[in-house]
Amino acid sequence: MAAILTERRQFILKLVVQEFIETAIPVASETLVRKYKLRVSSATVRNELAALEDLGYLTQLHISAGRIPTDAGYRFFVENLMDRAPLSPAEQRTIRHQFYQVRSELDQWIHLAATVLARTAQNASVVTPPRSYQSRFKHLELIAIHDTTVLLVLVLHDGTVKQQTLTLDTARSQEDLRRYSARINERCADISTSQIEELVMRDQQREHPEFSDLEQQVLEVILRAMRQFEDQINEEIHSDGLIEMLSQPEFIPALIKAEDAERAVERMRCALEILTSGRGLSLLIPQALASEGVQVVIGGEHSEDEMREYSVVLSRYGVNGAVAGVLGIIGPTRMSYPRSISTVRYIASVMSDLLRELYGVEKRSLDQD
Amino acid sequence: MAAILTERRQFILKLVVQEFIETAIPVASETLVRKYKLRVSSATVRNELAALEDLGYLTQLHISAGRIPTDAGYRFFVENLMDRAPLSPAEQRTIRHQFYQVRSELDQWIHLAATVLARTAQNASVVTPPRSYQSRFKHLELIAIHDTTVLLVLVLHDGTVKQQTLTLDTARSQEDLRRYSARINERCADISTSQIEELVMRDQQREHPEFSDLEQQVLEVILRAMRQFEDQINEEIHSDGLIEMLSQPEFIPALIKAEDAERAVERMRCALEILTSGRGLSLLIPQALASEGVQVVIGGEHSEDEMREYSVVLSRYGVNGAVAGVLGIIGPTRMSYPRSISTVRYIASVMSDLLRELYGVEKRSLDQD
DNA sequence: ATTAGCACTCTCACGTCAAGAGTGCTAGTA
DNA sequence: TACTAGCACTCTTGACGTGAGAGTGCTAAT
Repeated sequence: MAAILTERRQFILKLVVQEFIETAIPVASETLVRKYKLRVSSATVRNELAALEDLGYLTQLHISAGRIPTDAGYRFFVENLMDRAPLSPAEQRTIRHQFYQVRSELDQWIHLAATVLARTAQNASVVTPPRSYQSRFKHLELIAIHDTTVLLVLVLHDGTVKQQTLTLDTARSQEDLRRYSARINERCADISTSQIEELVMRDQQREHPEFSDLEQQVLEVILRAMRQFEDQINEEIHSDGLIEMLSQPEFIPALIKAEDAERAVERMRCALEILTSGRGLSLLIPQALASEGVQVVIGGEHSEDEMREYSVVLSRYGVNGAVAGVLGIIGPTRMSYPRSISTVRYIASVMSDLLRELYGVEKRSLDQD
Repeated sequence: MAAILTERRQFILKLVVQEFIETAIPVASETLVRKYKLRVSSATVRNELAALEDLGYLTQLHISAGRIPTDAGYRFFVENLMDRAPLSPAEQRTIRHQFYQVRSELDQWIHLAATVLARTAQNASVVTPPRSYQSRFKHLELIAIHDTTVLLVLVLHDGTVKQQTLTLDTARSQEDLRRYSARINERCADISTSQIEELVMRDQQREHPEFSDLEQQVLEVILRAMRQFEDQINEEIHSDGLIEMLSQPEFIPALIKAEDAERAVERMRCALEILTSGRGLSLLIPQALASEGVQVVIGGEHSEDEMREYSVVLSRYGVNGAVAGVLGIIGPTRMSYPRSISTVRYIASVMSDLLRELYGVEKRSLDQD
């Protein structure tokens, strides 16, 4: 039996993957014939299944169990076999409506995106906030709290707000602070970290520096905050829907009798670890940020070993040349790839449209596929 | 055998609670005699245990198992029997050092507090940000993003920063926006929500209102944000250390053979639910905010039924008359109350000192007990 | 190429059984 | 009266065995 991937074998592979994604039960030859009304006998299907196993697309947990897809099987399914599964118009409407309701609260967007992703795909979600690839100074505000303590509020070009406290050598009035911030705001309007650096440097070398000691102190804090920001850019991962993921049969011992219940507990702990530590994800974010379209990483394809049982579906979102972030789904390798991909694609497009609106670029169509 | 709580019975109760907290194994009469070198036989201890069971302080899972404390047992232990367990000087030093490092980054404080609480008490932690009981306007900034889109940054008296976007009818220059915000900042400096409300009302009733349409629109947004803030004040719960809690034996089937492994899974899911939904906690927060000292709620004492297996140790922190928040530990009823209480008390005092420093009140001693 | 038939393997649920842990009770002692 | 030794009793736990059922792989026939 030569191991050739015939048309029929591809069809059977597709059925096996779909069936397993749906039921989480290893699929048997008999089941396929019955459920999909195949015109051949179960014995024939068995031969084909054996061939698909030889080809590395299927495997079985033990000799008298049905087949489950390997990572390669899922991969082939995603690339070649999968049917598109666009969100229903009703779902699209609901989602758009939810985003419409919080459109003016910038910091709610990520929360909402994470929640909606998780609920729609029934798995955990990850979202990074929209950031410009290079932070530019937008605005500074100095607010006297008391005596020598000052609250410094820094607004960056992409809308990020950062707050710090600052202790001065001598007390200054709010009026003084206003003057300082006004000058810095004027000098630094819309310039990048490195340009501020240069500005400070040049000024210090003059005989009569333009900036006072206090202003230099403030600029130093700003620079540090901005640099810190650029370093952190990929690490700020917001996540939601752990519960949704843990409601998948993989984590419910009663539904997955084939194994020890302790495995399920261990798996839950591992999932929690992945989502809170961010290891294994932080590697994928920059990659997704640099790519177009939806990225899928399946099980063993991950570089991190603890991700071996999980797949990730990611997409970039944002406005070209202005800001960009990443959002996606993480779940067991047996996740519904069609649905996850559609969900990620749709929500990325909604977020992008919102951002385009905010940044004044013309709106694209929201309707999917 | 009259059910009287003699001195000796109290002592034995204390031993049982300590032993069970330490090992998570139901404690047997024999074990007590051996481990604590009691001068009486196991039979005598058995009689005392039976009496303590009659009194409602102990129970057993099944007839041939050791005793475990009831909620009432834990309660009596916490109120009357428990030894103090202050954090070691080394631990105190480490914690102070960690807070010192992020002292200027206000938004890091809560994160750090949650992390440190969780790691020190080996359970999950909850922290609400420090808020003043009534929000007062501090500062407004309007930043032109493009055309008619404006970013509104609102700073409240307690250092909270809130950002919103705003769409105007007609485009305004940044200079215009500066003038508007300057006037509002001047008029509204340091006043409360209701005072702003009044101000706006009075102004609208004049023949020639002082505030322009745009300014009124902005004030409306500010008011809404501030009101929303006051409503949310108890719901903004930050949490950490779920992993620490799930490392407790209660959640590890291998260590708690007495039950089905599926129970452990169900319990993990419930714990996750509690921490993410915030139900059952949100009731306790205002209560803790209104009390002095450390509050302990044990198992069935909770009003929420899903909290029956968990205990919570909470304390208020903050500066009297200025800002206050709540922090605490949540874990299985078999948590180390002495350690949790010390940890909560210590971190509350560190946070309070930090805030006092920020608000310019003299510092109290940091050392515990 | 397909299929009917069958032996084979492995899981799963159930029952049994013996060992062990811990108790409660009784009777006896200081 | 307070304590204790001893023992019967209960219940868990783990090991083992067994039979039913699921699903496969192979062979021989079409």
